Amino acid sequence: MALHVYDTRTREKRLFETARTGEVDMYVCGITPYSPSHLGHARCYIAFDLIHRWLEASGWTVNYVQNFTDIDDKIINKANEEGIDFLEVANRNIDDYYEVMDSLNVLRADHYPRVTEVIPEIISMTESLIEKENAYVAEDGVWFSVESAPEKYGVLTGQSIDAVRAGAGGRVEDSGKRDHKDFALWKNAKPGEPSWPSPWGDGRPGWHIECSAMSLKHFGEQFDIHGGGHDLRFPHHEAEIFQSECCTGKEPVVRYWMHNGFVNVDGEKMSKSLGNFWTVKDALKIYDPLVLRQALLNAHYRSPIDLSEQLLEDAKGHHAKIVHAYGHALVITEQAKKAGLRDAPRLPTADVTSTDFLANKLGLLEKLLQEAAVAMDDDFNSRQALSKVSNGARLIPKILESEDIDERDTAAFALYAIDWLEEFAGSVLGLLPEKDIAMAVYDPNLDPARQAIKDDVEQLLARRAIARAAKDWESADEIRDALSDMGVTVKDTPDGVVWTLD
RNA sequence: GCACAGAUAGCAAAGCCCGGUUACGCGAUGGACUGCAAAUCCAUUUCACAGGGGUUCGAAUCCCCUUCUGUGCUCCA
Repeated sequence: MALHVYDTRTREKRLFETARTGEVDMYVCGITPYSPSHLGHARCYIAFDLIHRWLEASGWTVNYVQNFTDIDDKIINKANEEGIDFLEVANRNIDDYYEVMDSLNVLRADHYPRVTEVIPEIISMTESLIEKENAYVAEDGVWFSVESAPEKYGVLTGQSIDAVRAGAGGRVEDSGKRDHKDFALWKNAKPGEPSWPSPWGDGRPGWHIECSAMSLKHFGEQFDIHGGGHDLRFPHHEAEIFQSECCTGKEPVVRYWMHNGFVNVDGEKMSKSLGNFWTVKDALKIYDPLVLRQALLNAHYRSPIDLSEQLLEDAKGHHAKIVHAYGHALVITEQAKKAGLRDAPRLPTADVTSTDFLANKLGLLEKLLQEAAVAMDDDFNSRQALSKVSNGARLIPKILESEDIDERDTAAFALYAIDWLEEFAGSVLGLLPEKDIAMAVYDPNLDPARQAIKDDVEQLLARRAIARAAKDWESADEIRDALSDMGVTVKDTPDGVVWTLD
């Protein structure tokens, strides 16, 4: 099955075909950096990161552009509040963006253009729209006339122009626009505002025009994917369609409009006003970034996701399983190297129908990977793909511990398992940590934090062992509680006492 | 009001486009292991698809109607 992608404009999933063979031009609306990144941003950019990764894994070369709206009312307000330059506010929050997205293992886009860097392109596009009579100059700036291209109204949201025409248009009065549906291409500066010179006076761009100008600059008149949050469909993306298509005369400007679902908390949209708002950094105080990533990949990108504690706890457990399998295979590989076992795997041919233990298991793993690929090809169904990876992650340790295969086969299989995990859980889903971290998860003795308290813990455990031998359960449990206070969990397994550090 | 989504077993969430097959997971229950826990493993929980009509040999899946929920229509990922 070849990749199929859902397009918001045509409201159908269709075979993914790009304008240029082997290349994907992908533009995703970036943030307005007036405050630190929140979980909604994390969800959006993880979703498009997954899309980015899968396209590349499928053999396309992706040209990924994501903008920063570094001049805007909210940034200006923030700068005024703090008495600093607007660029300081923008830069600070852009730094925060990079920092948290890096920690969430979001690969960088190829370009991050900023509005303040494309002012000339915006001006020339605006001039062109005025010339074509799709836009007009007013006292307070330049406006796009929606009625100049009524057939483009509502193409993403299904709203009819008549319905909106009937709505109240009260705000027309306090601005230079002729019709309440019109939107600003250029806003003349009010006193004290940052501004750039233009043929219509000093001012700054309207919100929507930047994306049209940037995509035109980087990709030309038509491109493959335009992504962003569900909320951006209207008016932002519809405005872009007006601007770009009226300016170039080419339709459609975008082959596939892709919109990610929102993050909800307890069934409601996460928002500052509802008080259920999380910045990424807040969440990272509680959860490992890769766990958060896994939680957010646990829903299809177009569905809303309810970020509950249960979801996060589930993700934590599943993620641990994957990392554990990875660490296990890595440790066995290390041991095999030390034992002088040659890295010359002679694994049997994968075959689910085989009665040979290893051939059969390899067949199962191959099948899981194929199923994961099918899921991804079906409009990036990460939830489905994740369940395949989870199944594999559960299977791998069983094979590594199996007594049906000898040491040499185990070592050979460990190398295979590492590849298996890195190919999909790592490269595509972006869920694998660094190797040494994974090994420390499997073999806690490799964890430096554990080393630091090792002696103290062992001492207490020795005392507990004595108490247990004397059936002095009270003292034994006291010691266990004391260890628990140190963050140490004691497990009495059939193979002896094992302890883990939170 | 208009528009767009959605409603699936105790919870959570795929499947719906391309009607006929098991989701995956959590939880629960039983068992193994335990002094007790925790953790782990095994087994069971395998005919649920908002309601009502219709099409069909057969519908969660297609069509119509109804109800409810969320979101957008102003800045928003």
